[in-house]
Amino acid sequence: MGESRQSTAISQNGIFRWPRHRPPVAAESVPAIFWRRARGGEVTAPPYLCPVQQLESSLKTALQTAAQAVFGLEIPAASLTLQPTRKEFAGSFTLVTFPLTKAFGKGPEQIGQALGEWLKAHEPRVSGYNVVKGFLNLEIADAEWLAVFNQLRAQPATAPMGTDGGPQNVVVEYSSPNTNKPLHLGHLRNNFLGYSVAEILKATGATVSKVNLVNDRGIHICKSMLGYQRFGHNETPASAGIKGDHLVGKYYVLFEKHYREEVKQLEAEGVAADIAKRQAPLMLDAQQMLQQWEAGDEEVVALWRQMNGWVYEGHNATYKAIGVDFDKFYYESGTYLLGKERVEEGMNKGVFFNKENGSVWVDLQAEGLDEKLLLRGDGTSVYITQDLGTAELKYQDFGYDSSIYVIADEQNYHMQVLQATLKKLGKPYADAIHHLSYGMVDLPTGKMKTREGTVVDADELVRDVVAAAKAATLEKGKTEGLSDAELEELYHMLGLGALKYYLLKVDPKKRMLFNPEESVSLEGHTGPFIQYSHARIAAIRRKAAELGIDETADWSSITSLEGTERELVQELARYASVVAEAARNLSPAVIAQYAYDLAKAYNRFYAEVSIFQETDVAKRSLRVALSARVGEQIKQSLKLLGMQVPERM
RNA sequence: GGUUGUGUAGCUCAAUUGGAUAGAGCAUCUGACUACGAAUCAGAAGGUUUAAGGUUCGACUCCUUACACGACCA
Repeated sequence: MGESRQSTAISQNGIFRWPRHRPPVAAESVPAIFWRRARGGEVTAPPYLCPVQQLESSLKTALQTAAQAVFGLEIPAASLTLQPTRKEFAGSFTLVTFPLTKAFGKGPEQIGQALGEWLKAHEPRVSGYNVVKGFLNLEIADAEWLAVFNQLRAQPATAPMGTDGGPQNVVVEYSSPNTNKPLHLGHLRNNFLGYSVAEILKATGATVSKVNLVNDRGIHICKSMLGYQRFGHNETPASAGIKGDHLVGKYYVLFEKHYREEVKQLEAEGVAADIAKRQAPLMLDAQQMLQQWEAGDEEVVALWRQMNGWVYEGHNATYKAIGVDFDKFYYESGTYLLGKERVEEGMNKGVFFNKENGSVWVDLQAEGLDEKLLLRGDGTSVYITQDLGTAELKYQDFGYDSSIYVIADEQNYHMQVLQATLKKLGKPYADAIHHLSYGMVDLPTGKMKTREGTVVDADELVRDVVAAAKAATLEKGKTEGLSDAELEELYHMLGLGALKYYLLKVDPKKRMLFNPEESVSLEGHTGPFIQYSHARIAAIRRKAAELGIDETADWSSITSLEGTERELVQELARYASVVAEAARNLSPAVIAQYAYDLAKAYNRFYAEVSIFQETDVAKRSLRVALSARVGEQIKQSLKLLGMQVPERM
């Protein structure tokens, strides 16, 4: 089995036919970028331009002036994009001059030379330039970088970055488990993504609500209930000594096992496979139980309550352990009736239609999709029925301008159907729906499958990574003076950091491979690498405080920076644009990469320059201040990923 | 059959959204702890970006076709 929120609608009419003709998908399908659509393209001015953005925009103005002065021409806005200069060349910003050759009637080098020369002479921030082919590299005076760092420090690392045309009131739905089994690896990617995306959007200044839609009803829930009824002997989590969700999951597996035996038996008796699957006694009983549940049968509902209660207890313990939370829970059992009302609404509006057996459908062929079942002939709901209700309920509760669904990419089609159906209903929030579609997690052995026992259990995995972190810390940690409780907290922080970083560093939309050995690794491109850098910085700050070094000393005597210092300032300064990019793309991976780059730049700096051996007071002070700021931004970046940082490790 | 996603070093992932000599980590090899923390740093080696065309000053990125793997539509 894959994710939760797995479609439970397996066979809807039993007869399958390929559509005869399918119109092409409408041209303006899904925009690649998440921002813009949420607010209809309306752009609000960001509350604050970060120092590099200011520097960049003044350089652009200067470039325009230069072009006027030298060529008497304007640089078209599209060609006036500065990009960071590649490491192997001198300079900080690069203008690509190839696009200007036609309009200016000169060669790319010639244009670069002329503009560079003019800037060097007239623009004090530009200390030098070089031209390589069609690339004009502008060197920025170190005094300017110091000024940038000073401005940066005036803002706390936690200050909101501005929504800049993005949504301002967002609901993020994530996790959304089934209540018939414990959470697994797939849920972890989902949970970490959902939590992190919410944090990233908050960092832009948006109001974000995290919600969890619990899939607590349906045939799969009845399966675990039936399994328990038959084979459970009134066992409880307490009597069995296992977590509630694992207990319930055990009976779900047991049901499947006996069910498959029944099917095999029937097939041996000569019954066709698909009929055997439908006619096996256990399946019939499960379906009967579902009907009893919908009819409100007291005994069934009581069992449902009890078992779901166990699962919630178990899931909540897992949520707590992995550090995710929710502002609101929705339950499918509480929204599917509302969904049926939406179906009725669509019938009244004439946008849905009946088939002979009384089932309700929507025709989405004009949207490039199929006809889609919304309600079965017997009036029971299908998976999408409750989604219609939940969307409405969420809108009533939050009045969002963007509603994000964190769901695996196997449900891309389903989400398109949902959005198209809501549009047919004329819902104002239909356009605000955004599916954050992420790839599934594969194992070295292939796809996770419940039936084949290849599922990686979330609780077990957390235990393993924490154990690995503990072993490493015992071996090489510097944890003198920490209490036992603090040590446990540290192991947990590091183990979970490794796991979260491992799952979040990959572009969400890509399918990823989970390698158990790499996931507990603490070296190289990992969470603990970054956490280690923070612990190092913490040690520097402790020592600086002991020595009474003033971080705010006068740096005006400093005229030049070391290469690694300049690199650090530049790295620090791009933070705001990194957060914006992560928000635009709904991609924690962007933050993860940044945090790694920053830590890497710091470690280089740390190895190359000495802080406390430095005799120049101003320089020593600057280095401590740089360290402190890096520490704060590492902390803040990792917070956006749901990770914490240690003071020592 | 259709729709859709993916394909980059031995492996796992990047590439500022069309820019320079495609970058990191792991694994392999070499060097750096009597210096502020070696969970670190410096270096070597590793590439026909699945293939073939096309678009242009320039293509991992866009277009066409093919191939491989996955997901979905019943």
